[in-house]
Amino acid sequence: MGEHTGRFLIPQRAMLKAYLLSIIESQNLYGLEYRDFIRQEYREVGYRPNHSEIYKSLHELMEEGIVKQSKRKKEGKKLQEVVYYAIVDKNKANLYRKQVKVELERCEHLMKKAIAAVSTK
Amino acid sequence: MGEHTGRFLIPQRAMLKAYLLSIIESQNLYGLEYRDFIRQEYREVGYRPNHSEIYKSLHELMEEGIVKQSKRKKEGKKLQEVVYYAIVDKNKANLYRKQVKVELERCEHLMKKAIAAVSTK
DNA sequence: CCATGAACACGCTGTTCATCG
DNA sequence: CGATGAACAGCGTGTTCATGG
Repeated sequence: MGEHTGRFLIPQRAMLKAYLLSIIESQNLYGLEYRDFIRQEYREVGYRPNHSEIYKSLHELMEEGIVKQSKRKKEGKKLQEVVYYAIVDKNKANLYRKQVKVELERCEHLMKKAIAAVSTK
Repeated sequence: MGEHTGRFLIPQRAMLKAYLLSIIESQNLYGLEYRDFIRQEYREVGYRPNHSEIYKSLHELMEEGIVKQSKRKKEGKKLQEVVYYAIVDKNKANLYRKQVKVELERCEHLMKKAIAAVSTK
């Protein structure tokens, strides 16, 4: 990930990729369902990613050899092709999640400091 | 500030502007000194803003009528012109800081959720 | 060389457009 | 119309350039 010093906050894409990895491990969803799931989960913090970011995140994870497009099958009732994903390199996946976590913690720390600095006494 | 729903994280500029306001209140610094001060304060979280962002933040605060360029004077030993700032509208300043604080807290919340989601069990 | 600005360039991300069932 | 994907456009920000003490 981009470790070029001085960066302010983590790019959305990195967070999404790591998050998608954890979702892929626990649920079987396809593209737009990931988007809706995340929107639902983060509704309270007003975060609503769009479909492009989801797709681009998934594509990058694929290019990096971390996931693969698994079942290009049709859904039960609608006869529509959808793309599911599965993890192909668990080690890479966990490593990436760990790296992003470190970066997220840095951001949390930065936010805490900023909140204190900005607060009027 | 930009409250268009769906935003991921706060823009650097907003955080800087609010932070600069609190610095201006407590210390007498000029442009590059703000930069160095912030770099020092945030060294532990690896945040190193560049001079352009500082200047642009200061200029915006000026255009918004929150601060003014006060003492365009020379420093003690070096005979160099520097630009100091002072708050001209304390109400606007505090309002802005409060708004940014709310947004920073939202980001902190988001980071917490993301850290939990990304963590491998 | 330090300080202030402005101009420029690039990367990230949101919006649109295209294709296919 | 739902789903996937790519192309396009705008904005935020980092890098460079310009001017002046």
